Amino acid sequence: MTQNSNAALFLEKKLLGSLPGLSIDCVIFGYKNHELFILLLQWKHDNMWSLPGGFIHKDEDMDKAAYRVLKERTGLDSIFLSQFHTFGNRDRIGKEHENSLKKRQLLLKELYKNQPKIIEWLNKRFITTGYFALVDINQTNPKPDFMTIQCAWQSIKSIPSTIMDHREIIEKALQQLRIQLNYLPVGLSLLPTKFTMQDLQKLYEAILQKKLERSNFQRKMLKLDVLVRHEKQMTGAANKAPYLYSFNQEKYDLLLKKGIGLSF
Amino acid sequence: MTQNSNAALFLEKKLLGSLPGLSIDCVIFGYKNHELFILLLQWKHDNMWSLPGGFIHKDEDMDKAAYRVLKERTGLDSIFLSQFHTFGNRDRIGKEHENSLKKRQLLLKELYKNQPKIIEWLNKRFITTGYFALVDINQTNPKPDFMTIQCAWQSIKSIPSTIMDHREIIEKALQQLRIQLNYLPVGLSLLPTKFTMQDLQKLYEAILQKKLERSNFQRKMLKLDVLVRHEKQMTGAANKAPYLYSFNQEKYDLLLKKGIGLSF
DNA sequence: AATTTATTATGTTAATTTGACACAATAATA
DNA sequence: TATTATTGTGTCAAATTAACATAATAAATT
Repeated sequence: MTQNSNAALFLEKKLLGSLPGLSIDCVIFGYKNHELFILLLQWKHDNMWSLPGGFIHKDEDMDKAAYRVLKERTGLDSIFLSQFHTFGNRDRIGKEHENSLKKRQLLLKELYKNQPKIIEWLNKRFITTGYFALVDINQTNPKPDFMTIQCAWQSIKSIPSTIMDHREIIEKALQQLRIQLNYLPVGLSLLPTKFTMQDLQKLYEAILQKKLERSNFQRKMLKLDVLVRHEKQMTGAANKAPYLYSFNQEKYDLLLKKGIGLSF
Repeated sequence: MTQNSNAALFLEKKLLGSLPGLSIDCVIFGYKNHELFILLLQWKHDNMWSLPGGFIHKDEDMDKAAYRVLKERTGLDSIFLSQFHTFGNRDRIGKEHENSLKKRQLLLKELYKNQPKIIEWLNKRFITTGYFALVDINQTNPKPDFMTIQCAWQSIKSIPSTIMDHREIIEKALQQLRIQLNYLPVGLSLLPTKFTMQDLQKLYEAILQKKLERSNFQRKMLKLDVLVRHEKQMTGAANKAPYLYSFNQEKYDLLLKKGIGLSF
């Protein structure tokens, strides 16, 4: 129980110093093996999965809070992060299975039985603002905290059961990622510094969820004049080795400001 | 003072029944004389202008609240409305000139001197979610309420002094309008049912803030296969009269779903 | 009634972009 | 040395674009 008491103490300070009724949830995108992944947490009380989230301190900018939450979960700062939607449906908590909702409420009552303020704080209706992050999956080392069993990258093709409306939040993030594609640094943020043209193409295919023609994709990308070609990469495969590329960050940033203008 | 008391009573019920620390602000776009306009309110206490805004009832979906606010101000329902950003900077209230902030606080204290709960409620830090609306300016009949002197359409080329960070909110709305242009029903929602090709072109020019070539614009628009041509319109001017067009709504909606895909 | 004026509808053309496919180059394997 | 899979580059017809040209026309002017 000591561990629980410590945890309770920690949470009390954190919660009562935050804005009530408001939270932040992060959809953290990574890219590996030509697939898009999202970083999710699995909770102790019911094994359900959730987005890494948190609260806004009373004297903290909301965007800063999002960066802090992200840092707490991935250890990374200076990540690309962008707000995409705020979810304010009255019944958004009710989209969860009743079973796990009850379990969590019991857990909370047990944990805070002598702290009605916290119980009250947590039982409120919450409105949450969604941010999406674009990270180089190899640079992350996510770790679970005391409320969660594990913290794992899940393919967007097989998202496990989530709490509340987190599934919906993920879908909206994906949709916004597609709509804003020409204004987001997906290439620079999701790929390692050096990458092949195939990596870049498969990334676009994963986001747009459609196949693109190889040679035409290469032509379009090179004409943007933001890629730098490096030495070839010997893959070990029985075929011609591909060149490596990286972004000229200045040119890329300039291009993003007015929109890449690609249409597929 | 009776009027003020009634107003205070009305507000008390409204405020204490709403979620604390959260508000909604609407950037209502209209289009007239080939220019974009925004509907703004001018306040009694300091003559500053603000976006029409409101609060979320405790049992109300946030999107519903936005529709309600809009209805209260314009009398219109079934308007195109879309959330675009949530503003959560710690000092967003501080962006206003200190002078008018003090004036408003004095006004509130006078109005609610026996209602500390309301004073407390209103003095909180607020986070606001911005929605933009696209309306046919001719269908609206905006009226000020008891807190405001007037309610007027202002050209985006000359926005008057606003309270708090409302100027910033307007800029962000315009930016999002541009980025999402290919996914928004700007033509259908901002124009009257029947319009000329010039109307449509000037609308795009107002949003994109650049000139477009007339004959090429016409060709691109017609090829989308969403416009219906009607009889000609005799303008009274000494020149050839233009055709009128309207949207085939079904086709237009279908097109919007996957994005119009126009690039200028 | 003929002429002028401003604006619209439509046409033309060269340059550019696109989609679809072809083919040679090449790193490892058989 | 031949085979294999994948890459870099080329080709080419079709589509699209930007820029400009021309004809149509509603009202005003003469």
